[in-house]
Amino acid sequence: MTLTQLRYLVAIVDAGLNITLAAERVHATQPGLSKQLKQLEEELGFQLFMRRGRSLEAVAPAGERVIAHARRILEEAANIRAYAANERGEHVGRLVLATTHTQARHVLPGAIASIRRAWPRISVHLEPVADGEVLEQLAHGAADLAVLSTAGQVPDGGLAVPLFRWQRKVIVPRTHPLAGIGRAPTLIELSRYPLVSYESSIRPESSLRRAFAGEGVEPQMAMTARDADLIKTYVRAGMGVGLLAEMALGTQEEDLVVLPAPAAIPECIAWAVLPRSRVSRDYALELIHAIAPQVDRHDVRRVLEGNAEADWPLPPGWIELTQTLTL
Amino acid sequence: MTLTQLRYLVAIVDAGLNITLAAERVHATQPGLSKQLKQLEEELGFQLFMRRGRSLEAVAPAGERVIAHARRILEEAANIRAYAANERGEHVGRLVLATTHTQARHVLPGAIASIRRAWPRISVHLEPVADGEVLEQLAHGAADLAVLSTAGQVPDGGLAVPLFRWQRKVIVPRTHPLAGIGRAPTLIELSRYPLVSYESSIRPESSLRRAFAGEGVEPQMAMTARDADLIKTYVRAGMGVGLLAEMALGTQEEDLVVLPAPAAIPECIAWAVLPRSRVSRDYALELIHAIAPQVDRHDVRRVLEGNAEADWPLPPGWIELTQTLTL
DNA sequence: CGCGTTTACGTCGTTCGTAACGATA
DNA sequence: TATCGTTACGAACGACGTAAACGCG
Repeated sequence: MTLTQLRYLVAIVDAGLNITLAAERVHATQPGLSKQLKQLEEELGFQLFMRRGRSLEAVAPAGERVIAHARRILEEAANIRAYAANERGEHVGRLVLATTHTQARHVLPGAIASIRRAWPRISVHLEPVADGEVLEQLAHGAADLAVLSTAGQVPDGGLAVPLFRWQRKVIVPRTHPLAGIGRAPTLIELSRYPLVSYESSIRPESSLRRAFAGEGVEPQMAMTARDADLIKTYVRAGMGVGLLAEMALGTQEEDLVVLPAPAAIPECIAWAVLPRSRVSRDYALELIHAIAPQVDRHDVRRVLEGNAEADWPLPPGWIELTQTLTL
Repeated sequence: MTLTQLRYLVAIVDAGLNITLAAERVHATQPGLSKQLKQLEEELGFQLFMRRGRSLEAVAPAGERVIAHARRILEEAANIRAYAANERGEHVGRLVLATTHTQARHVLPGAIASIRRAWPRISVHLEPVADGEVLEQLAHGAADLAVLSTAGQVPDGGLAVPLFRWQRKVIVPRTHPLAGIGRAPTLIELSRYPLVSYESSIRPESSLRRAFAGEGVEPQMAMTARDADLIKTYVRAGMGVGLLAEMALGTQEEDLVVLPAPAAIPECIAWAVLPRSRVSRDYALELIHAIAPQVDRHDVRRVLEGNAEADWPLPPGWIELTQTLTL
């Protein structure tokens, strides 16, 4: 049993039992993988796959268990390599981010640019993902870092670091009845108009729906999207009242009126979530710092390594944060 | 990075940084280990050990972290091998038991004999250990299975399987004032005599001390030992009143009078504890079954693999158990 | 007949053990 | 001088890639 054999094994599984494809992905030849797999099966004393003819048909039940252990081994091997890369200040690498559209579009660009200035040789990859699946990407190992928002509760699935607090805003066209009220509309008032908001607000457990439900009214969702720009576009087109994150508002949206959201709609917190079972590269922690300067990389590292308790200060609001950054 | 390199690395650490000794233990030559270590350090890009001259003086801080990951990798590799050995019905292996003296001397012999009949080619090793350290042996990886008793609370550090319930017994010489009372003495009565009991009963958190404390009296411990035979010997010598596990009593102890223990002294439960993070060999589970026939190997396996909840029946008392066994 | 796997074979790299050397207490 | 680690070298093994054969749809 060698690390190579285990790496080939999971590559074959991840390639859908296509050895040729797996061979390409691990930069080796197909007969090489075939042979190593055979040797591994020989050493273990049983088949890891069920075969029909010469091709792999399915993973054998016994194979599933072996593969699970093999994945943990490879993860730990990757951890050693990541740790070593940090230790020697390695400046080349890859950072896969799982995040929502609003963060990717309005929050991360500055931070990512800043990271790339400090680490020109890392490549950042944004994994496009639906709001609810961000944490799955992280758990699944597809991403190194997740950035997402909640209405207060701490996301699980890793170490959650609070970045900043933010509010929702109401936007309407200048011609809209709410345009002139000069204050936050109430939930009751909002419930009279069709709303345009994020896809995630359609879910029954969303803080938005709960806020409306608390007032005994039902919001009419005219349209939902993941994309704040789409929401603005449809609000401009008169489809309804927009309800979106303050980060998504430019300094001037001259044809739109921006109002505060009703007080009953709770504040949100943006979080960075780091996988606990994997060693993060330094630049991943530095990206967190680039988004929210009050977070220190070394504190995060200490918590990740279990040498300190997570004890984050109340993060700044988005407005304060951007003011800090521009100073 | 190879599994061999990692194996050598932890062997060197476990040999106290003596490469020559480590080489013997892994059945390889000293230059081989030296070279592999060097290659590993080269690949990682930093020293794993601090050196003075040519000899290893200490593990470098960075080394500690790498070693921790390496141990997990090797553990998982061992898990794969153990799983494979089970899968192909491998009948050769080793079983290291961490247990207390009473279990080793009075409970396990029959079970171990039975296991060795079914698996003649496994070698069972009893790791002699103080009562309180049984679980440490398991956690530390020095043992495959722990057998110990508690006064009710479930031991942690692994999957605890209840084996049987047992009572303490009071023994006195025929000439002792308590010899003729024909009933269980009270705690008050016991507190008037010097006691001879297990080492573990001297600890403040022991159920025995708590029972006495509940009655407002302090036991006088004349002598403690790990060994029930020693306790009996000293009771015979008139050193005091013996208090020991019923398993330790032979069918006839003609020169001793056996009395029930006071009702306030709680019943104990004997447990088998299996490491959760390691794959146990089938014969380890079968040994549990050999001690306590009501435990089925496959149920234990299902719980270990997370496919079932632990839901053990109230285990039989020691007397019932031995009757079952002799039937 | 194409796709994917296995088998065969030659080459190259690596590991391993033996032996000699070096440093340290 | 004994102990322990490193370096040097040769032999053997193993991994890998190329090329060809085999089955299956």
